[in-house]
Amino acid sequence: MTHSVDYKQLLREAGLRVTPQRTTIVSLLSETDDHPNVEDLYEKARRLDDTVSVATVYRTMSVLENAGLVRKLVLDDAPARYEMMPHTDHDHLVDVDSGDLVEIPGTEIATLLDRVAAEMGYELVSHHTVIRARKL
Amino acid sequence: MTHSVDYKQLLREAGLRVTPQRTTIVSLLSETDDHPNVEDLYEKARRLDDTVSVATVYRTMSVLENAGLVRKLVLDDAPARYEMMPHTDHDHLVDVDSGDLVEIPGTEIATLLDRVAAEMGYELVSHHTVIRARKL
DNA sequence: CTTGGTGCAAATGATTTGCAAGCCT
DNA sequence: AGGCTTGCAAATCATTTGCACCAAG
Repeated sequence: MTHSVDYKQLLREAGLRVTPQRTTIVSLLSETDDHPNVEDLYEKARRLDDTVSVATVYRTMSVLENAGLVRKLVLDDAPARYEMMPHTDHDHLVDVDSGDLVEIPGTEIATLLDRVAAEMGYELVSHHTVIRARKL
Repeated sequence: MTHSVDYKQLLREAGLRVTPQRTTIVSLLSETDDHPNVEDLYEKARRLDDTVSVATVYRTMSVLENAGLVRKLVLDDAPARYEMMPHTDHDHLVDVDSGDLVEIPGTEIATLLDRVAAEMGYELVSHHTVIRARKL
């Protein structure tokens, strides 16, 4: 049942209008384990539907982010990258040699940060950790 | 002995040329506990030396960052902010209501991340955690 | 039908760069 | 002297927006 209908439902359930462009973009983002930027998405989308414009990709990402369906990753310089909102909380590790972006699973970090925020008199809303590292 | 000479020495010891513009910028950045962006620095610098240009502020920040004297903070959207390279390792907390940027002291987070990276087969090079939170 | 979405191109905002002139070492 | 640094303005890059048209509910 991995079918385009799934993505349409995803949009519908989020209270968003279902358009072919949005469906295409959501399906691309759902089916990759990369963390593509707008240009990546635009090029891939273009191959499936040559009417898609960059402006729409930008607008769609913004709409999806506000709806809580995707997460925007802003790493130093470089254009923003995106991932479908993870159901399992995770952070990121950048391989400084290859530039690869790897996900760090687990709630260990979140648990610590929760406590750290509390100790500073704050309630944690969200967090993001980026580790730059090199393969051993 | 908090004197402009200190900042000149800082530059000299880093192997950089000492210019009035750089001295001004380093002193401004050293004496604030804000995390100013280029525009902030440009305006402040202007008041002390009206020959400073934005281009120079950008170029200086880049040079200082490469020399390891300052840290560049890229938070979602919004222009990059800067701080003198901290001798004590710390992360950041953004107050989602006020926009304030607070430093999170301590090595607790670093220790955990070191271990996490190792468990994934990586050697940690650097890390940065940003917590978005709300006052309790 | 009516509201919201889209493509296109122009506009914006942040940062970078080419060039001629000036300053640091 | 000779190379690095600067100011200025133009250029570049990522992202946003105005507008006329089209499509989803």
